[in-house]
Amino acid sequence: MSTNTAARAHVTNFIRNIIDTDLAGGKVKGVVTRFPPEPNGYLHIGHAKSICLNFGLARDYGGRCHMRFDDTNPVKEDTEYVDSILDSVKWLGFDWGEHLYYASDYFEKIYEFSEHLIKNGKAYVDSLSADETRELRGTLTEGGKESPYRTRSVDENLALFRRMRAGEFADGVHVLRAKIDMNSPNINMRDPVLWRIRHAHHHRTGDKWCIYPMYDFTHAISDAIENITHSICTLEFEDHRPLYDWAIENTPCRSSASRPHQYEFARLNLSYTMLSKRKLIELVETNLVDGWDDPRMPTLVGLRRRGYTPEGIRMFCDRIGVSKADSWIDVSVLEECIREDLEHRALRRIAVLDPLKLIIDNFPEGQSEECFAPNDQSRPELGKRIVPFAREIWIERDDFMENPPKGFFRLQPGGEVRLRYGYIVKCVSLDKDGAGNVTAVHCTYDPLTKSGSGTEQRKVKGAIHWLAAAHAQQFEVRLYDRLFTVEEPGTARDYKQDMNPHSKKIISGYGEAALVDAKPEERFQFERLGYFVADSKDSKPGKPVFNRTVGLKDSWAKEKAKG
RNA sequence: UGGGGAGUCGCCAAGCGGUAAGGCAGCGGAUUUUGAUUCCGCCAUACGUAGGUUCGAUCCCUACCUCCCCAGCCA
Repeated sequence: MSTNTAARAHVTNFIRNIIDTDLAGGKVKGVVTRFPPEPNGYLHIGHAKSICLNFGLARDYGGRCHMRFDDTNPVKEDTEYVDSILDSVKWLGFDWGEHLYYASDYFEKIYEFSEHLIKNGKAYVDSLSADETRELRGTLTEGGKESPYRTRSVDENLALFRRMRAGEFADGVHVLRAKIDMNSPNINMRDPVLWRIRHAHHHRTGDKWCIYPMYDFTHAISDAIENITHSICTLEFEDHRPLYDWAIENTPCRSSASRPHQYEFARLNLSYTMLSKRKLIELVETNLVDGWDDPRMPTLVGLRRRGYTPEGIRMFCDRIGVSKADSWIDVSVLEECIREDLEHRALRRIAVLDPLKLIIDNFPEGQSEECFAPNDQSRPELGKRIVPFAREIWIERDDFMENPPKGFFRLQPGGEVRLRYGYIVKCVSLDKDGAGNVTAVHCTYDPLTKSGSGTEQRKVKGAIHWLAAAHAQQFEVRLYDRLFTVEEPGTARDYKQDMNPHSKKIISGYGEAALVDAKPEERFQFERLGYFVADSKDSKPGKPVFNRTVGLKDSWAKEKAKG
């Protein structure tokens, strides 16, 4: 976690400016942030932005970041989610130390503060139905009307509120509301609900409570209790800020002289992706994907299984910055980050995923010869391994063209190409099936051109990868692609119609023998193809399954597309 | 036509009255047994629009335009 601090030193954004000012002016003496997810789903790349922001600020300013679950709605929350959230934050590379909290641990205090509000005439028990409450709330352009229960006495409110807690009422019968201003132009200030009755089992407090506090109230108080200095959330909470301040100022919740302040930043929007928790849950529950950790999911567990690294994701978060402007980041930025990270850490291996037989006519049948391939050409210290050369080999179908366009410098009739780490071969003839499809390419090799032999004087423009047919191992390979075909799925129509029918393609490919021992989550660069990871769930000892994380940049594909 | 926000290069994003950082993408070139990587170079007389204040404005003022968020007993 100490890497890139120099590179990060110049990073600035409006939140860092606020912190700098607060620190310089003595408003705060240190930085305490928090990451407050609700345990009702799995974390996704959008949460990573928030995690990197909050934990990154704590790290860079020598403060701390609390991990806190905003678990105020028992019907949506579950320990399955808290476990995975904790695991994902840890995996991303952040550490909350001793500071793991649950808003539900504050229920008793929040309850006390609520009685305090009632005693001060700042909260009342309302007995309107949800529908009636909505009607009286008014609209965006018109003020609301006060509830007939708004004038109940302190004693009556107190008694009713205690009976609510005691479980004497059914769900929805009463609610505790803040007494603020039904005519406020800010709808959040029109006597917001503070507590509601929910006879539901809570993942942590069990059946201790049958009333649960609302987010706005709970969050502000939780921040104050934990002495959070900078409470950073997303833009949609901007007009909740007056309520956040109201809760802190009207309640004896502060344990120190200073109080937390809320700041809002723009949430992440990623093209060709969906980051709505509700929709992600739907994808999982309707089996449109294979679970939360489906490698096509933008969830942290999905990205992990896809082969993304914490470093790559953090690089992405650093790269996109933080501001208040609504913005869309193209997924290619994410993809480029993982390439950049893997480029310097993934060992190189050879695989042929769309095989075409190549026969070397002048190489003796039944023989093979050792060739050596470096584990990473840019890091010779990592050594090399043997790749056998033989008469019959597999090459990538894309690397041969019978009638190539201009600029194609791979194998073609009469042309030469280097078999990487092996010999230069020349295409002399073709085998075809009845339909005219090429079934095998015949070549001759030049014995003087062996890589590393010292006799390889000649150079040719093209170099392709290959695998001796008799030695190649077969592996299941999953070629993943974007889950959606449009930049903003679900905007023009139902997102299900925007799904990419080819987002997952399972094939059987050939790989070199060294791949047999790949351990789950081990990442490789399959030369000239892309980055692949041994699947963490379906790989078996000696029988890894590979997921394509991302392809290599392909300027030839771009060239071809231009025409 | 209520309230709260945002508009700086294709995509992000600095800038806080003194004459437009940086990243990504793109483009050109070099190197290359990955059409990858790496390396060099280029890439906003311009900051939503129109006025105004000022010696000077992306930064201040006025008006307008566009986009986003808010009427859960969700977070």
